[in-house]
This record gives sequence, structure tokens and C-alpha cells, in this order.
Amino acid sequence: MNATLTALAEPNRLRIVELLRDRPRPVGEIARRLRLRQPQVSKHLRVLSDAGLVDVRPVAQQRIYELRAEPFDELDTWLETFRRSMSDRMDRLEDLISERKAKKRTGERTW
Amino acid sequence: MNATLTALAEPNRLRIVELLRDRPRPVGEIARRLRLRQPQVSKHLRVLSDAGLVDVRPVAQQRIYELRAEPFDELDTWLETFRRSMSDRMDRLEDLISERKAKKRTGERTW
DNA sequence: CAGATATATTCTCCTAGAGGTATGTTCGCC
DNA sequence: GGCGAACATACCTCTAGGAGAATATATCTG
Repeated sequence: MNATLTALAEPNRLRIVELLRDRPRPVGEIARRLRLRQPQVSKHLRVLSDAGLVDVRPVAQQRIYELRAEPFDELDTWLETFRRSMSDRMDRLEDLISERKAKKRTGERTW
Repeated sequence: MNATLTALAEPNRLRIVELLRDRPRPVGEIARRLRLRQPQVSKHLRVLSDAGLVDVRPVAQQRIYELRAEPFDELDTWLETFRRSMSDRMDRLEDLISERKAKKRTGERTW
């Protein structure tokens, strides 16, 4: 989880990931499109690979990098539980507000 | 987007966010629960606040911090488009494989 | 095998940012 | 008004990691 977030937190790595979202690509193409130097791209891809975000597939001298689904699924699951508890809290807050308004109408003391 | 990821990429900040997921809390309580020193917690909360991940609400000398929903919604949207294109690619790959198998059966040359 | 192409690795430099300690600030209470 | 509690800020130190340049490695072509 933290590995995934750390990997994605770097701006150029995020750009790389967004490039790979469309389709798998070789290192050189990524470097050209993002106007980055090849060694930097290789290094960023290394980090993404270590974090399990991408897979490599050699084709001749090229290395085709592509995204792996799992980390994104995990992130999604994590977010899901998040959005759930946050909307729960919202619901409770709204309940509290409705309750308050109701009591106000009857002249009852609120909170 | 990047601000959100950067804020969440720090381990202790992630722990703080997960603590706040349950309910809003004052600084001292966060520090106690996570066994962190108060200044560190304040600094991390500052980062989270600047990134728009939390809101503050003063109550006497306490500052109650709570999560904001928006950044998580954005992350969710971003992830959505991701999962969509990735499963699309999977679908296309599966199509390719089925097609290949079909041609193989008829003796036609594949790829 | 020589040369070209594609990529990875290494080293050095430099900056961002995390932790620690001390201090500032605000509020409540006697 | 003085004291304590809760929090923020400032300053210092130290390390992780990103950028750049040079070099190593692998593979294809002739």
C-alpha cells in the first residue's frame, strides 16, 4: 500500500504510469514522449517495477513495460473502505442536524 | 492529484489519515495513539491540511482535525479511468488470444 | 567480429523533507 | 494576572532519493 503510494507520488513516475495506462511501451518511447533522459526513465521504471506496479517483457533489445492491475485494485479497495466510513460519518452528522432541527421546532433544548 | 499522493506517501501521515477515517480527533490524541511527538503530528497535519486532505476546527485550546471527502473522491475517479482502460486492454488481449486459437484450428498462420 | 541500437547501472552532486528540541501562542481556570 | 494545557512554529541535523553524465550490458545487422 505504502509502496504503491510512494511510487506514484513522484511526478515523473505518475506521468509514466499515465502513459502506460493507454498501452504497454518500450523505454525509449516513454523517454521521448515525456522529454526525459533515458537513464532517468530506466530508474523510474525500476522503482515502479520494485513496487510491483509494472511488468517487463523483453522484445529484442527493447523492454516493453506494462501496468499490473493488482496494486490499483488494492488502492481501490482501500479507498472503498474510506469512502464508506466517511459517508457514514456524514450520515450521522446529517442525522444529528435533522434531530436538532426537530427539537428546535418543539422548543426542546439542543445539544 | 500529485499533492494528494505525496501527502499520503509518508508512512506516519498515512497512519494519521487512517486514524481520522474513524472519526475526527484532536492533535494530542493522535500523538498518543500513534506514539509520535506532538510537533511531528502538527507538522504532518499541516502537510495534510495544505494538501486539502483535512479540515481543522478549533474547540477551546484543542484543534479537531477531520478528513475531507473531495481528495478521496478525486483519487477514486482517477482510479476508475485506470481500471477501465486496464480491463479494456485485458479484453483486447483475450480477444487476440481467442482469435489466435480459432485461426490455429483452421491451420491459418497466427500473428 | 564490428558497429549500432536499446536499455541498465554506477557515481557524484544537491535538495526536499522527516525527526528532535526549544520556544512561541492561545485559551481556560484559579 | 499568573499558571498550565494544547498546539504551532522555528531551527538544526541527517538521510533518502532525484538529476546528470559516463559507462556497462545485451541484441541485432552486416
